[in-house]
Amino acid sequence: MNATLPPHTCPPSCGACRLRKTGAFTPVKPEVLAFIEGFRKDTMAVQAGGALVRESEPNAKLFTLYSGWAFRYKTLSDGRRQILNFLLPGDLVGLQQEFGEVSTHGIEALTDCSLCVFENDSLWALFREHPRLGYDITWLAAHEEGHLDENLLTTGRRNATERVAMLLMHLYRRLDRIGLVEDGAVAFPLNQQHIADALGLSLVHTNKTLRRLALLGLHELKNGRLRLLNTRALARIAEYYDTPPRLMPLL
Amino acid sequence: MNATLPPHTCPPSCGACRLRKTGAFTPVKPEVLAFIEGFRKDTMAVQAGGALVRESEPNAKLFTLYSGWAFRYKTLSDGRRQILNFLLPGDLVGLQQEFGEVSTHGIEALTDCSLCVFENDSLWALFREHPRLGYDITWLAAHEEGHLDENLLTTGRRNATERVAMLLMHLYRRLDRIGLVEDGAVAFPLNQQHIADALGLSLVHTNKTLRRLALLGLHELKNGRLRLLNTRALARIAEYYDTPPRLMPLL
DNA sequence: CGGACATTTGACAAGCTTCAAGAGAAGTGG
DNA sequence: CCACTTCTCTTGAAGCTTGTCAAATGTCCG
Repeated sequence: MNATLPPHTCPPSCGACRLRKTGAFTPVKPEVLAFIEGFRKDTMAVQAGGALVRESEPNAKLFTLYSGWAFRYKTLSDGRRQILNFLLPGDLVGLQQEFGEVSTHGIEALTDCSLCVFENDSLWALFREHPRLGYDITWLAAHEEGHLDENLLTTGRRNATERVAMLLMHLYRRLDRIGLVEDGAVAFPLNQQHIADALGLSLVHTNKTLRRLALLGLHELKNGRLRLLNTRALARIAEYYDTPPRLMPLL
Repeated sequence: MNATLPPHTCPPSCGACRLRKTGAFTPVKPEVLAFIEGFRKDTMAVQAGGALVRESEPNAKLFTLYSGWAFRYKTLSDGRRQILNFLLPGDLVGLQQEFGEVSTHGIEALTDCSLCVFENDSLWALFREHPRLGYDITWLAAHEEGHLDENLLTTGRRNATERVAMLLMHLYRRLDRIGLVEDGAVAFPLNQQHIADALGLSLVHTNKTLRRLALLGLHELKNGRLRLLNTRALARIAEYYDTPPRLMPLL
């Protein structure tokens, strides 16, 4: 039966986790892996466009995105939407909700997604029984905060060209880390409305900016795949200084 | 000798902590308080305008802001600056740095500040010995992330008027929680450049927007104090939905 | 082929930034 | 106590980046 599963669903055992084989995550001892597998209460699949968390949902689940893309967002009453950050495989999601945070944000699947869902109420037990994992979770929270800092600088102080360059560089690098670059290109499921909403720009202006960068030969975006053709120029425009890859915890 | 200390320096014992008497923070048992006091390695004072953390500092300290205001910021090479968030008494600061995050951000004192400084390397020990405090720290990280989400929505999708209304409301509410409202007004040490940098606006446009809101009778800002004169209108403009006050952990 | 949706372009409007300069306020030194 | 400097706030004017409106083109799919 296993042979009939879609290629990217969560494996039944964490020992078979594709992500742990990428070398992007900190290795864990077998007993810790077993604990994590016990902490995982379910796996789940969500179709592209579906909601992982609804914007007003009070007690959402905690989960790790195993495959696919998603994004966190907030909206204003008249429909203006801001994408807060993109979620890629390996990201732990829902900490804020878990902690009863008021800040309502929704999470939507950008592609078909597979998730490892964790027990709603046992986070505290995890901290008690495996402080190391608790520490790791805090690390992840701090790391995501770093992404938000960068996004805030982008929407607050960069112009349209710099914003687009930043987005392309940032996503490409993150995908590279987890082994999703193939033949110098990555799957890129965002449409221009997503990019606009992430960067705080209008759709039309996003299109024109994207077009300009492509004409300058800085990137190529077709058939749902992104290729960076002039990384140096993009990095200079965005003032994107590469962060030395470091291992991240994975739950 | 104690009598000569400035009124807002950190007391020698956490038992005398002003913040814990505000009712804004979760009460802790005496033994936990003793542990926290042991975890605290030093106290520190920084003058207004001084740097709590320099923007490129590799291994900054972890600390709690005891009194005064500060702000986290990032800058681009040509000087454009984005203020990421404001730090008020009770805020735990430096988690990102502690975790060796690359994201360089500076922290600057807006007023004279007093800090409780924690041991640089013992955060892991804290998680191991007092998982509950580890859990609390994660809560704080998630909470700060909620503020960043809100700021991102603000700079990305709100117009100038909405941004200013948001800032005034948000800061006022936070100050109210920790008992810093006096006679319906709060100390407000930001100048217009700070507001502009926090909201992603130019100084001039910030001034004009602020002026317009004041003329409409929504707020009053003089002698370094802020008074909200029409909270309902400000809340409506900003779409600021009050979050029921909840107790926060305090280290 | 028709319908739904994403991308692309042009034209125009508007919000915001930049430039410039004056008015207050606050601190400094003679 | 008063010039002098410095900093912040304020205001007007002009220009540019970005947003809005409208419509054509392309693409996918039933």
